Amino acid sequence: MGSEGPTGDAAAPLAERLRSQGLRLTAQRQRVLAAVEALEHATPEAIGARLREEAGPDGSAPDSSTVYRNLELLERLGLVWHTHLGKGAPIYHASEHPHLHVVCASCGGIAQVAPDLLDSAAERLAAELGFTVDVGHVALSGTCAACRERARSENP
Amino acid sequence: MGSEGPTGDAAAPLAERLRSQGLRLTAQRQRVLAAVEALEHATPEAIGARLREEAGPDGSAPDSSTVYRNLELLERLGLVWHTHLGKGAPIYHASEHPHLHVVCASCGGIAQVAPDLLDSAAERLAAELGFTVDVGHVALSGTCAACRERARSENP
DNA sequence: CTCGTTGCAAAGGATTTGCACAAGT
DNA sequence: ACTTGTGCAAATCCTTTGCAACGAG
Repeated sequence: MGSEGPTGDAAAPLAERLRSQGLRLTAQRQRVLAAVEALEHATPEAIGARLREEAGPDGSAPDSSTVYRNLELLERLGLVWHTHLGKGAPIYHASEHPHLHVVCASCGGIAQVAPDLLDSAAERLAAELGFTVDVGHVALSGTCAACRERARSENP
Repeated sequence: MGSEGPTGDAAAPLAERLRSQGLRLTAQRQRVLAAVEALEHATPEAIGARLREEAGPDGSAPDSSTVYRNLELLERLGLVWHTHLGKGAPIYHASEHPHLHVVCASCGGIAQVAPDLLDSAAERLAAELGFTVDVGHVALSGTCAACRERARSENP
């Protein structure tokens, strides 16, 4: 079958995307991308921390400014996405398709949901307001089952 | 008719809610609440700015730390709500019912939508994950009609 | 060799916090 | 009077920026 199927997109090497824009492939960029993929949802800080761990006591990890710059770049290249979950902590993820995230306000837990959850809402907004929803940046907040359960038992 | 109808909730004076918790009614609290009501959606900074304007060159406005502390308090009292629109900028609003906000990522414009927009999505999440969506904190981001139009003409 | 990249350090903006004084009740 | 609330200033947190040295193509 085709060597350029739809799934090949995100799997395509970082190198090619960089090349096509006259940008350079550096070890730092590969490491940042790898970290985003490894940690499913991570803040820039968490990514920095991870890189520091990986590097070990002797090796050197990318500077935090480099992490920020590269996250921005990787997003422009379409290799990662970021979402705001609430209070100042964007999380980055590397899935191939835009996800929809739900966050528990109590425990901070994150779950991913199929993006079609909002299809009907998106259609209504498009029809009524001409507003195009960017599903990838949406995070719904609320309470997860576990926390709801706990709240109930503590607050009878 | 009952003197404690469901609509009387948000209209109930700030004073009573404070009293019932042993808290005090201060000029600052009244001003902060008034500002949130006046500015439909405002960041803590905008609220502070507004209070400074209102005070005029001679009068004194509440300190920003007081604004933050009181916004938090008013939210605990159920008189205001806050929503995160994306990058670190919480907005406060004082409507009686939770609203749903949509934000344009280009122009920053905010529109309010009826909360029932997400009813079906909320039901699905409840059924499938046991997750309770807090509609009041949800902000959908995307592109408004005007910005979409502009983007089209600039990028043919 | 040339120009994009990185690290370091310093600048910034937005909240938060500790405290002594001022103000509600 | 007693206790909560406020202003002020310092402390944080997270992110961005300027610049000289470094390294990929």
